[in-house]
Amino acid sequence: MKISKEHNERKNEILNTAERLFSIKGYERCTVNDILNAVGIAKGTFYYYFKSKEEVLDAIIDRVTEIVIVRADKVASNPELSPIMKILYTILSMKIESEVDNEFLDQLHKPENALMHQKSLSSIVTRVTPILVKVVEEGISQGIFKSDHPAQYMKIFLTSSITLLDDGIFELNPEEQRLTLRALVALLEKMLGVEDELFWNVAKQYWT
Amino acid sequence: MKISKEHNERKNEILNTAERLFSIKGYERCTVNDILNAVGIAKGTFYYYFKSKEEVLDAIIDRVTEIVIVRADKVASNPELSPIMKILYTILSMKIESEVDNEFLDQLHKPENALMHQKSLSSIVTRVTPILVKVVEEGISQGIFKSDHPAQYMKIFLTSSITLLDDGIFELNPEEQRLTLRALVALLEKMLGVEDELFWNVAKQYWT
DNA sequence: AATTTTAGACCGACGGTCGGTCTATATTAA
DNA sequence: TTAATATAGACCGACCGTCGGTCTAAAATT
Repeated sequence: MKISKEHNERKNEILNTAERLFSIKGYERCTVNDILNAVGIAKGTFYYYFKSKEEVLDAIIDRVTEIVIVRADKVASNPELSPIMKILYTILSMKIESEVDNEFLDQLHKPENALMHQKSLSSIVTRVTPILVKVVEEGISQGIFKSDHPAQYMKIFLTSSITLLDDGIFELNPEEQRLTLRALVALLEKMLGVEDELFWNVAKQYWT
Repeated sequence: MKISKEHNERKNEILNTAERLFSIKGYERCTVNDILNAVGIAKGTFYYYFKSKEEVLDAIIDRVTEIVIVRADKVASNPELSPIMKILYTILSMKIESEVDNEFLDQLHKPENALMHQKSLSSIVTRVTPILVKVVEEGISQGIFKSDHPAQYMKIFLTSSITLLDDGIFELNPEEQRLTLRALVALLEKMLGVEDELFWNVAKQYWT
């Protein structure tokens, strides 16, 4: 049987289904045929919309990144918030569970999804760093922060946070996770030249 | 029971060839058949020695990690060196080009080798961190260093260094690379509570 | 003779291709 | 006005080459 649909409708249908399946089985273990069966389309249809399985992954990562960016931007451009709060909330906004993409972010961290993780790490670090840097510069100009290498520091902070916390790579138990988080926040304080515990005192109520 | 020296010879032969091929083509794009042809053996022989292609990768990563560890250990246990020099040399020893495994380390960083990179990152961070921590503690007990979270800091430092510098993920141009290195060293100074520029003044002559 | 090692034909699953069909909307001919 | 025809593009699924991995039998070693 043949069911015709609007181009973008079909495309999103494939994207949504693939995202769900990648979340459950992981990218590598999810077959193109799995997607076909779930969507209810034929091979040809799939390759009519995407030229490879990897292109689907890229499209999904773009979508997920976009969600993270929008959230971060919203925080960073909120005039009500001090730079300190902006930094914290932006970082928090990346961990907070959203309704839809939570499973996906979960799966991202399984060790067997190395490709998925690397692409997403790269995408998120690249896009979020400038947002954080702008906030840091705002803080510097207000005399709240002091930092010699804002851009590099934010990149380092994001990279290590995501790799160490969001990841199945290092399988941390809850206590280790707490210690890592503690150290990351302490490091952020050093990076921005604020007094010790400043961020931590605010952050700890959200995290643990 | 017969102990066949032949056995390990063959196994290493496969390992060496595979390492070379992974270095040239990357893990994913290197076929088991490529290895067979290069070694000059049949499928059956390959799978007599290794139960999967991935097991070969793991073995190679173990070998490469071992080389790094031995170098690091040698530095860390050298009584001639101050903790400051030990830290620096240990870190340097990871970047220094060795004769054989250089191509391999190069290839590690191509974006398409996500699995290879992740495994190696995990392996090296896990094994090198304790070595660095011991040096840091030595420095602390001598009153040279001051650090609240030595273990976490070293893990963060290694993770971000390897991911940002050793990687094809972020394709940095030479200038960006220099800035990143600069920030990493500055961060290390903060992590260990030494005065600014202390490490950098020593390090810069080795790096740039 | 028994055990270890080697060989390579073989397999099923996979990502991806291809020639072609179906249908809804123009376009034209009557 | 309507009926025949042409075009576009969404859709189909049989098919293909490649890959990692299996199997069984022969060869070499002890």
